[in-house]
Amino acid sequence: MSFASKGMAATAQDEAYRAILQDIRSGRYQPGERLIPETIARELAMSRMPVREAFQRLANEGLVLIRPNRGCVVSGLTIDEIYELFEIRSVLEGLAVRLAMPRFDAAALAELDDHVARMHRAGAAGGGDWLGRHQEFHAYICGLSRRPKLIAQIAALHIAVEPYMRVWLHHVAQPAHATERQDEVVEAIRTGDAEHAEAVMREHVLRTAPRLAEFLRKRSQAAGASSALPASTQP
Amino acid sequence: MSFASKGMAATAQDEAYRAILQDIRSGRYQPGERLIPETIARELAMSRMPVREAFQRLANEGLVLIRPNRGCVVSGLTIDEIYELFEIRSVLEGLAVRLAMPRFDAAALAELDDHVARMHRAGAAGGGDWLGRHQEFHAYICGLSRRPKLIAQIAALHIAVEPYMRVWLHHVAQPAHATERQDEVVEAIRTGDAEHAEAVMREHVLRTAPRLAEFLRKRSQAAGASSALPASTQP
DNA sequence: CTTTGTATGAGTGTATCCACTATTACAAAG
DNA sequence: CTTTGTAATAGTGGATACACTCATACAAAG
Repeated sequence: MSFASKGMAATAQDEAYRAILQDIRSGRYQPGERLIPETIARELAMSRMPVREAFQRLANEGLVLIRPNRGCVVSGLTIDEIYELFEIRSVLEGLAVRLAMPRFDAAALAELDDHVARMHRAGAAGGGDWLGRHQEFHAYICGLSRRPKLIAQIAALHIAVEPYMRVWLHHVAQPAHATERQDEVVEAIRTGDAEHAEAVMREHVLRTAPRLAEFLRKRSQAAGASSALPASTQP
Repeated sequence: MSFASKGMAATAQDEAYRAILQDIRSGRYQPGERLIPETIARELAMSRMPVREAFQRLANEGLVLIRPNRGCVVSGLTIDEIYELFEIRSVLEGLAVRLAMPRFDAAALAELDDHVARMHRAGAAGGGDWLGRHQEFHAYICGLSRRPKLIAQIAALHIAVEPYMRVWLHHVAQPAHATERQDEVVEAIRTGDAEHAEAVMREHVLRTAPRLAEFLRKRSQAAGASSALPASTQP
């Protein structure tokens, strides 16, 4: 399941974490929405405490904002912040491909092609699967770098922008899978030139940022002050 | 105070977080050491709970490892992990200088020189201050990028390796401030070429990794199994 | 002497409870 | 009708209490 961690929840706190994370990623809890521990605790049949600690974790990953004595809200990202996340992701994923290059043998390249094919199928089918396949494609490349912390950081960045990507892909006429040129990335990897692959990956990641930003800008001014899903919650 | 966050703790949990973080950074709690909530809670005159939540935060930043039902230990980094952190830091700080370049006017350059001078003074004095001044130097450059999340991530990386840097600087004959060539970075910034500055910063950050690694490797084999400060705790 | 079982204690995870803060609704004054 | 003060309520942070898990020590059996 792309960048999501596998395994069963060993503890109640972990269960709460996964449940809330899922609901944020899927868009059920929207940016700006307030999360009430008691409510969620009831839903999951546990006490407030593990939920509180799950909030902590989410706050550290930037998905949620806890203001002392003022509760926990799903942290909306400003357009500037989204740009920033893409910038960071570009250099980190650039580093990841570069480090992964020595491991791209014939088998790995074949698997990479597989991922691209799966993406295109999902894109053609039109379901919401494309985003997941796309993350898997990136996760596969990053995984070959064999750098656990690097992989974790990149995963966190993917998750942070996922809700926005989701609404974008849902609303936009020209879907991303038509214009996203993953072939260029695969091509660059095939050349075997690590520096080149890094540069191409950077470009590739950065390319989506302005398009997503433009969409969000348009939508936020279209919706005005009555927006149900504000692009920015923090000033 | 370099990469440390300012301000007073608004909540008990925050107080616990700062206290524990400080003790990890300073080396009072050493890698592999187990942290007992009750003990720390007594020390800080509060209950276990805010301490637990502080552990959560520290765990997310990778400074501490929580295994379910098995408590919380200061997470020692393997040499590979230290390398990885330097790799990540190199690309992130590279990005930071590149983005900061437009803001390097005469005043900023003067302040940068100030930082370098302060570093050299601290290095000559020989106290433990050099590390703090060094972090301030990097923090100043990163700060000019005006990218809050990027700055926060870099800060976290600095903190993660700080305990190791500390013992290294303490034990080594040829101190880092003699061989660290910050002048190259400043020089590169002065040229105004963003791409060049990025490349130099990457190089600069990466340069310390192998030397630190070598020191840790030597010490860990010298100390054998009886090491009081193991370089690696996770297998 | 080694191995295996058991008991005890320390430590962890969760639930409940209490005190305090913030927010809201409402009322009185202007 | 607006503004300001006040009361009520919802919600947060923290402390305590309890149940369960794990680890260690020790004893009995091989």
